[in-house]
Amino acid sequence: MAKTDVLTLAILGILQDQPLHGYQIRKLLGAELGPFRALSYGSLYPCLRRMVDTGLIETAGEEPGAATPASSRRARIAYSLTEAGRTRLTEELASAGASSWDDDTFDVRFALFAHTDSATRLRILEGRRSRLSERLEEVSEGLKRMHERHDAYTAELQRHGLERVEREVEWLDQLIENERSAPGGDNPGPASAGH
Amino acid sequence: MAKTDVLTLAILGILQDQPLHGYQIRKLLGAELGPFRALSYGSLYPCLRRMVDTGLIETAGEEPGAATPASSRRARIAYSLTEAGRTRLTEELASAGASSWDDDTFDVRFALFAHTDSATRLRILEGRRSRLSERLEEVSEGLKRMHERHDAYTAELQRHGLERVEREVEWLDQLIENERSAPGGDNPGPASAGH
DNA sequence: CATTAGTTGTATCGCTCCGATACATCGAGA
DNA sequence: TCTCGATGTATCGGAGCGATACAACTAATG
Repeated sequence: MAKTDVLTLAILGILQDQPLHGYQIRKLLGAELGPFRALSYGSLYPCLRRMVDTGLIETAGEEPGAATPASSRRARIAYSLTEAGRTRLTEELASAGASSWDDDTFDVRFALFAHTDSATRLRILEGRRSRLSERLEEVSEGLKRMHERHDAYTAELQRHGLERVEREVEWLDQLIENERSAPGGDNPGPASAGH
Repeated sequence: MAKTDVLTLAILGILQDQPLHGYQIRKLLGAELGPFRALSYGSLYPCLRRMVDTGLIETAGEEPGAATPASSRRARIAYSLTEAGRTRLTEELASAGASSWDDDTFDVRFALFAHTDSATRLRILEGRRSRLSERLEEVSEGLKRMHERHDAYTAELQRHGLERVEREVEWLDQLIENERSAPGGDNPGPASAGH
């Protein structure tokens, strides 16, 4: 099975509901994933081309001299999933590969949870959790050793990073608990975890 | 004034105390900035070469056939700041350019706070804070609009992202407050902000 | 004593990504 | 009308990353 990078996966995901233009893809993806992880045209268009080349998506360009005779409409290219693309997405959604809990992949996988079955959701959440646990230990140990080599600001940076990871683990615990108690539920959990 | 990218700044910072090998730079930088922001050799060595070319650092290679005659010691290259490099670092530390509060730059700038004067520290912290405030508003508004287009998981992702930013703002507020009350202090603040 | 495994160490290749930029059309409001 | 902002496609140069190769020192394990 050919491997699918994050961007490709995200595009497959957003195209499954409706065909979109490049511009719309960028905008929608930006809205879904937040202002973090901006997606630039410099990566979007090459990726779209790659996907067309490998047959995952196809273009449905609006031909210039069509309905209205005199209007030379601007080139607008709508991308839609091919059968192969839909298959690939399904495969990818069902298989929670180890990379699913990587920092940059997890967000996209999570955004696609509505299209993922409960067992896979759970596996991904737990994988991510254990990944963060490792990091937690790693950082705390580094922090302990840091007391020897002074510099309060560097230590504070580590401390804050540690806290951030701890928060994310708590968040995951909430989600996991809810997933276990309501495997079929559409809702990710109690409306608010903290605050 | 030539612009200095993040990686260059980080290397300047870590070399100011003692000369180091490429390997040690990577390791130390990794320890200071945490397991996030890994630094790969694929970017480190090219950057070191760039810095040598522009005269910011210089190499002090240990010559092979030196002290012990028969031992052909392995090539080990120690990098140290030149006068130009030290000047550049000082300039950069004094001027809190607008890019100082970018996501990927702020960490490095913060790690160098021990070598930064209080006024600049404050300006950077406040710049970062206002940057995050903008983002806060941006995300909250996106979240409000998100209720119209269902998908609980996508919304939850945004909600969690929002919370993370809120946390960071609180953290910054702590640091700013402390910086104001003790401008000369070595300590970033009360040992623990939350928990 | 020999083999193995892990750490220190330098370096490159291919690919992807990003920021900036260019160009063009359309709708709304000054 | 004229301008501004949104929509839309596209590329270029540079920088980053992951993987990988090579090499020597060092500790433990058999």
